[in-house]
Amino acid sequence: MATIYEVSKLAGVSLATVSRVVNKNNSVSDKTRLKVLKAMEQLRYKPNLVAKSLASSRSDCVGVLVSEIYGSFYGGIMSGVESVLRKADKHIVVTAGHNEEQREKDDIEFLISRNCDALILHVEALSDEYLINLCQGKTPVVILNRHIPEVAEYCISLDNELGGYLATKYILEQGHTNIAYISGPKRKVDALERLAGHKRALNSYGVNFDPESVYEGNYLQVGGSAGINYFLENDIHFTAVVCANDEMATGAIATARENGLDIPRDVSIFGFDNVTFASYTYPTLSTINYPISDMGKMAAKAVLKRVYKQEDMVLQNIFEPEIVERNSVRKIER
Amino acid sequence: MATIYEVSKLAGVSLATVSRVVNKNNSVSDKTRLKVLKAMEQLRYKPNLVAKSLASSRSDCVGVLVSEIYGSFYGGIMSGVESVLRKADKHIVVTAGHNEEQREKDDIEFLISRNCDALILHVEALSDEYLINLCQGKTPVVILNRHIPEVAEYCISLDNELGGYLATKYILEQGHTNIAYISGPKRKVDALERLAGHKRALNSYGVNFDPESVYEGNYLQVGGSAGINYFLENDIHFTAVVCANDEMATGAIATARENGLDIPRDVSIFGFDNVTFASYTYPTLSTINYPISDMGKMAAKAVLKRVYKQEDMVLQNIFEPEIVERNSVRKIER
DNA sequence: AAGAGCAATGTAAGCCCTTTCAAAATGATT
DNA sequence: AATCATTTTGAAAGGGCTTACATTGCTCTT
Repeated sequence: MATIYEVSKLAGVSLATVSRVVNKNNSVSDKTRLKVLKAMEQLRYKPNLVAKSLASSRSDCVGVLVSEIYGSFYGGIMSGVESVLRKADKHIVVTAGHNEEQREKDDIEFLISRNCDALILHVEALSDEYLINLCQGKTPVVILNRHIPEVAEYCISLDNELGGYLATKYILEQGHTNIAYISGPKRKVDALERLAGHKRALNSYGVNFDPESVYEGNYLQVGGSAGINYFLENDIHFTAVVCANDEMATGAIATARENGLDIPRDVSIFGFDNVTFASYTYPTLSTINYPISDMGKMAAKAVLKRVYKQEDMVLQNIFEPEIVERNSVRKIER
Repeated sequence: MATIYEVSKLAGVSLATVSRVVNKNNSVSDKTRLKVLKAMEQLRYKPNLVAKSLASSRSDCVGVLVSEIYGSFYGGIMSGVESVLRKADKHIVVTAGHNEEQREKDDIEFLISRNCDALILHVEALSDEYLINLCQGKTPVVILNRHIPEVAEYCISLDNELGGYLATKYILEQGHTNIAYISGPKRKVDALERLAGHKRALNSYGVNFDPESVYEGNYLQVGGSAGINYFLENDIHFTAVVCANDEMATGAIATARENGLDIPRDVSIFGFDNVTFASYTYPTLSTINYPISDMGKMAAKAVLKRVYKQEDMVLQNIFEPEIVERNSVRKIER
């Protein structure tokens, strides 16, 4: 690989001049620029980005830390981020923390020590405190999917409570009053928030909330199945089941059907997240849209604004969920 | 950030010695090692990986170029690669080429100039010639999902023809003889291979192949819909439709149903790829498993062997597809 | 006790760029 | 033609690390 030095020699100019040409610094005369460009071409010169990064302590790379690489949720984050950064000629370095505290820490250190210009984090195991502290550091940080008041300006999150509210409100407006709820694990903040929204909706429509008709699932398909089984075994009366995510909703659909219930005739099912396969299920799943890809894009925009000084970016820290109507809910006429 | 220099000063040793300790080079006495470790801890020293990479022209990073970041296919590649490399303490740098030749080239150059120790590529726009040439270069390359005879040892691919064969063979063995086929775009090699397998199966079972009952789709859901409509409008007789991928299969299922056909009673549908949502459809989709994640893992293993000298890796260049039986195919008794 | 052999450590020259500051060239102005 | 302002260029000092080679200090022979 040709180095900048060889280019400078061939072009008969100094290193500094070549560097200026490469970096489109305009205080180079056209004549010299041409000479240099020719030499670059001739030698097929490609700047060594590592050396560049060391010398300039910038890298044109943004570190992205997600819990998993697989799945439409994380895929949405990554591709959202990438699509925006790409247009600004920035690249991403991806790592997966797998919800393990040590790993998430290691990954952050890795990304920082690789001179990433900024970090976009989707982490679950790290404490608020750690993140607040991290935000004080030299490397700018954007925190996805988490709302930490002390560093709210760097957080991009969904209003989960509102989502939970909208979901149940929608079901109520379709005439249902016996509404079961399959929640996410209660140690997860978003699960609690969604459940809180559910309760608020019931309350504001004057429907009594019965703790018995809430099942704590695990956000996986089997959780939805287990939920349905639990409701049936315990003779909980329901015409609709609101699930805290789509995955569980598909489990619920399958298990309800296995028990001879038609969806949506006998039971309406409602999801949350609007993952890709929500439109592949049968019946297609009504759900709450989680604009995760947009949120990823927003995270990238925040970086462009803060780090790369693209001032024209308009930022939004809290996203609002929306109803997606499909075919898994029946309207009860009265 | 503390540098190696400060550590060396605090520990009262030379730069070289600190470097040795950091890199677990064992020709350092226990006494000195301890001193150094203490100093490192005290200063919270984290090696600057960029400088390290520049000096050593290694990076412990593998570049991964995929067509898209989103989707279970690419997600499978990335997470497969990551999970294996992670265990060897290697990281990945991901870029998306979006099937554009220039972009794929740019990305490869980017990854190389960032000192990636190896590249794992899933590219579609680049020519065989370019890739063959790339393989001669200094940076080791693994090519996913493509079989190029000249550099076969660096390619990891699926036997698509066999997949196409198995799919149709399975349908034939269920007693179907009127089998329509919704193909992928014929400019794509894998689409042609799968179709070839289909033909071979028909042939070996003595069933006549009728070009009329092949529809060229686009690998998207709408392609499947269009295929069904085409067959119906042209009075093509079929009791089963083999689709060249799952996405089109779901479109086919939906459109067949809209036309009053029950799946699998009236029409059997068979897919290809075994994407995540294949088990979420109704009926659940019988298909061919595409072990893309395993192939990603294999690519990573190839890198571990070639680049990081983990000799114990057993490599496999060609993967075999397998039938996944679910509920979208009816057995015809005679 | 002197030398061989080896392990532990240090010295210093890179790796390939950027960037500051000073010097040189150019052009404008009188 | 002399002066000054301005643009263009170059020299050189890093950026933080690795590593070949040299040196030091041991232990072990004989």
